[in-house]
Amino acid sequence: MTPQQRLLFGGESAPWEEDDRELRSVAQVVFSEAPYGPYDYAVPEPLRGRVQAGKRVFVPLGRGNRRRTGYCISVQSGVASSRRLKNVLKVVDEATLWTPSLLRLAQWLADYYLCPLGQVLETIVPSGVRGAAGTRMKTLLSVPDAVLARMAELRLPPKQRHVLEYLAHCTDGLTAQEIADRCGCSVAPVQGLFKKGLLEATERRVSVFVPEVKGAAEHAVHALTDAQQSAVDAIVAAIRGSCSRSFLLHGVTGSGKTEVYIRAIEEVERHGRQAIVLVPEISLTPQTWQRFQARFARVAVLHSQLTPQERNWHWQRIAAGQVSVVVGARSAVFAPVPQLGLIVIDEEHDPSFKQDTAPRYHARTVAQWRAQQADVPLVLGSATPSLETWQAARRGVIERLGLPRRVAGRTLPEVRVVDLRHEWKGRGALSRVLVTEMHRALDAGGQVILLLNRRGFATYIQCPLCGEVVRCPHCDIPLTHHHHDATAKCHYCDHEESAPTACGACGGTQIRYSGTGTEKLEKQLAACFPGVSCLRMDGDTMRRTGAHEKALERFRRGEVRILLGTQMIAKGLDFPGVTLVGVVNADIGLHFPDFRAAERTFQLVTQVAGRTGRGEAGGRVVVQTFSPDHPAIDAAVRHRYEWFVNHEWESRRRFGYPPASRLVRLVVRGADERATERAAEQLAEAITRQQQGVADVRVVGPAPAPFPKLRGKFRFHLLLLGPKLPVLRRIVSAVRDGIDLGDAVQWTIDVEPQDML
DNA sequence: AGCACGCCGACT
DNA sequence: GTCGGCGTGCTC
Repeated sequence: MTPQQRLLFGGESAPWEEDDRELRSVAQVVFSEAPYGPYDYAVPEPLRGRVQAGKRVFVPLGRGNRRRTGYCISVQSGVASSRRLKNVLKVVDEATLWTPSLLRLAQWLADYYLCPLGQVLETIVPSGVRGAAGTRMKTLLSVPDAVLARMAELRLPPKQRHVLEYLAHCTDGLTAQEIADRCGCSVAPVQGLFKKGLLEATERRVSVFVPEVKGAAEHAVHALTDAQQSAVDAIVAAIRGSCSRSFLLHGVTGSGKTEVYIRAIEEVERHGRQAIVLVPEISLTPQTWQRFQARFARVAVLHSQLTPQERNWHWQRIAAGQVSVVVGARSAVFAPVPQLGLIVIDEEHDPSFKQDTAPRYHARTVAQWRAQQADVPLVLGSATPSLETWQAARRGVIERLGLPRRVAGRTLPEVRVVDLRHEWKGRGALSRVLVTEMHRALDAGGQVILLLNRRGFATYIQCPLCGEVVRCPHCDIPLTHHHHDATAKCHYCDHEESAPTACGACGGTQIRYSGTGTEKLEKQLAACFPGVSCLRMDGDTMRRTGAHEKALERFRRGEVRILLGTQMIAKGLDFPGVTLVGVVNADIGLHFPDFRAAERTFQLVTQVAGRTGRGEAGGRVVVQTFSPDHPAIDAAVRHRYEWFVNHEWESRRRFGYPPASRLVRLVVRGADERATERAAEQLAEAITRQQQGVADVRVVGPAPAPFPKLRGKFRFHLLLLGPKLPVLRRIVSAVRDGIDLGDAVQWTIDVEPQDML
């Protein structure tokens, strides 16, 4: 019986059928691997009450009754049914891991992103929490009340007497060893008391994790600007009115968005509720969360670098209502706060808010749903809002709060464009203009940030005799040369080989390493600015945990004068000493075969430009480009956000791309190119058949994906576009349930993909 | 995903 | 007759 049918018949069976049916308790269970379920299991008498929605259970599955851990998503007691059901074997969790509201969230996510519920549940409660990392089962001893009452009458040896007296004053139970340590004796007297029945033992899971205590940085509190004040007023009004309004806090770089979040969260805290603050993974630096730590006594931090123990410790504190602010990356949107009061998403446009494995959720979309369910406001902050958010603001779905000026009367930096087509070689990748500006900034005591969005030394390796380019055997993408370890690496998989000395095709020995990555730029800087301390930040140098933190600290202290790096230096950094930002090549990424390429480039250039001019000394920006007239670059250089989004919207509308329409992408992968293509065609036929009679749905493809081969797998994709997402989802979900593409290929569904590579 | 069932051809 | 090939379908 479906839940709908159960509702229809009120869960009762007709009286004449009652006889051969028994009343029992039925648990609905899902799995994280196929078959996903849900399946019904009977709850045997001894487990009544302990089997609950939101706990894990151990159940038999299949003809062989293989034992599997499943997730109980609901329990119905007193169900009359004659269907044969297997029994739940065991309850894994004492306490529920998923609250009813998290279960509702999970079900919604599973439906929205067409992902099995079991996988969603595992995403919402991380494995460290499920495995209770950092805790142990311990036997705790305490004095029973009955013993407490007749303690004076007891005749005991002196050590046992001492232990008992000590324990009588303890509020919590202790382990035998702890008691022995505190009473300065061995465990023998404790055992003696226990044998006499004077102590009672309880099994309890206790934390053995000791959190590292971190000092919070001092942070000066400034008076709000008028614009900040009205933004705070609007958000606070929504908090007080328990209103699920969404706000776009559209503030230029350096306009004090964080201070607005903090004031809003202070209001949330006054109501005894909790706030969730999401920031891009990359900008979740100590600098970011220390700022919250300085202003709030009870902050939890969640990010990918945490150990399972740390994660569990924070999670438990959050669930217990012991923190008022959760600062974290994408997955913190699932933080189990007991009384949600506000969600903030800083740098709302950032692509890291979309998860690229199942469930392929976007934290912004999840946050919108959660905020609405809880009747609390959502604040999306950005200097360069995504087209999605901008469009929602234009339609009035989101209220726009503008911070058009920087704080403390500072102005946006002046941007100078260097047209690389005419103004070429100064020193390597640096034009003469940029070198001159760098000298000027450094001579005046300023610091410099250089953005080059490519790691490695040389971006391609070519034989000048036959033209052969060294490519990845698994991805067919040109390999990048890494000088420090003399390797050629693929940036799309983990393939690595030693840098060739001779051409693999013709044997020529004049191999040319061309194109500039951060590693080569670092060398050029050392030659060009001898004696000036320079630091490179990219995926290669920042691999170790804490490296990021240390590097930024050195830059902050002024030990480092030039900071160069990939996009990880473009986001959120706030260093008043920076007076010059150089964009070494603004075109990287601009010609990516993705409909968001222009938007990404606009955001990156605007964001990095915003890293300068944050102090008294002002700031300048130099942007080097081969396409100074490209709308994304021209608009970023002139600080013309409105113009850019209007222009970009026109093009999305013309080509029918998001947010002008909704998009679902299907990707078919397989080791055999022909078989993969055939499977993709088969999928396309099924989609087209399913789509018959549905207006307003456009099917594009199948076509090779923009990166047609990755990690040894050929990739074909298929796009479904249309004005209504539920319609697209319905088509895909029907096809998914009725198709078998065989085991030579795998296929994935990406609802509202963030990129199409 | 795993595992049984079933409906074909090659063997003791 | 029956052993085993793997195609098909089910798992509460």
